[in-house]
Amino acid sequence: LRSPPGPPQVQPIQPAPAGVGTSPVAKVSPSPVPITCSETPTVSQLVSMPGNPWEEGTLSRVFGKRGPLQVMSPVGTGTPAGNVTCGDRCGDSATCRFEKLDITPKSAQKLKPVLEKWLREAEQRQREGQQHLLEFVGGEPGKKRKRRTSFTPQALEALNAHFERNALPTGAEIITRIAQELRYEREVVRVWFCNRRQTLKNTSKLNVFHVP
Amino acid sequence: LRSPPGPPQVQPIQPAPAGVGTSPVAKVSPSPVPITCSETPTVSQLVSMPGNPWEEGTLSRVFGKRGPLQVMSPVGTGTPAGNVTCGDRCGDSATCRFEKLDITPKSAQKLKPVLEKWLREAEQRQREGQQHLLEFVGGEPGKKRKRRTSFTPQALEALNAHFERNALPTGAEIITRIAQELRYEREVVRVWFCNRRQTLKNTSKLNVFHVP
DNA sequence: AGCATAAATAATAA
DNA sequence: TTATTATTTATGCT
Repeated sequence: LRSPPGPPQVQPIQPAPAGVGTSPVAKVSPSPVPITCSETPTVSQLVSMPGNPWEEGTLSRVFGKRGPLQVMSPVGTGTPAGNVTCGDRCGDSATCRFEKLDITPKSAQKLKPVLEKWLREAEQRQREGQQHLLEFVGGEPGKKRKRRTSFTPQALEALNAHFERNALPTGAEIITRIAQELRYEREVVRVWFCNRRQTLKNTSKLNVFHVP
Repeated sequence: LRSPPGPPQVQPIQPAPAGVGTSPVAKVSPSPVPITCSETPTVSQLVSMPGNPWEEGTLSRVFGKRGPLQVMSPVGTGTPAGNVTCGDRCGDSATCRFEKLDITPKSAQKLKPVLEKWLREAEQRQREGQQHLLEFVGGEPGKKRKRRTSFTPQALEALNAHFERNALPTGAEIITRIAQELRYEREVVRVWFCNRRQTLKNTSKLNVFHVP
């Protein structure tokens, strides 16, 4: 979000220009838009709209239909991108995607109540004449997604070797042994086998089809 | 599939114009295209292409890359769209998606052998000079997998709350009540509890084989 | 700026 | 129930 020249209050979150990984939230809005006065729907308007589109589409789709969406965001705090967090989102690229609103319908759905809460409180503060709005920090901190593990080439080689011998290591026992051998968590190994079978199936040439 | 006016043979299935829900297949082909003579690849050509794109992308992606695909479809039978079925695909929206070729890679994969079979037989018939080609009806009609339901965050919150109080709601009664409360199918709720217990077990470190 | 694939989870099978 | 599959989500990497 860019910073406005005037006395900053709130600023719309807009899709980031396709530029580099700079956070739009960290920027100063050029023209501050009061929450209650805008051409494009505010979050509250949008949210209270019948047949709420948040249920079905991504924010980007909403954008496409309705023009820039006025998702209010605190301004003047100079909040760095890193402080804009939502639920279990973490990591640079995730944050970047969030800020570009390049998110899936599911994410939009998860996001919705968070934004609503934020908006309610922000409007409240504005009514009270407060200058500093809330930071936008959403989601319950509790449930973080497991960090994507990266297997070493050696481990992958070993896993594939195991897989070739037996693509379906039955039960906890065998998987546990492999996990111990490779020093990875059992669950991680289990999931690896699942995914391996999956991709194999998806790419397999089982459809031996040749036109004569 | 509707019948064309001219001496019908085959007509290409093309992506629907972005308009209303009319089936493109249902339209009258202005110039019937013989199976063996076309500018765009036929199914057999496509299928025998090196690095067969059917394995990786949706048909729509194929379209995007290659222009209209000549997937031959019987004409002159007056077959309504509802009779164009493939595997578990049925129902208006599914048919519509199918005809628009707005299908997933998985579906394309399933579709492939069916189309291939159809094409083989159609070509055979044409060689024999038959006018009436086959209807395109594929797949086993029986088994359709339930659509994956997506719980709203609110529902999930409620479910988790219930789960925390009682992870094993005995019998149909309690589950039914929860289902009614949350406006989801009873079966869906039951399965949710099953899976919840399961993942809890999977992620728990109380593994017999492992020292935490 | 996409891809490959790890992780999450709904559905099904055994 | 437990095991596994099918589908979706999302992240680490270039």
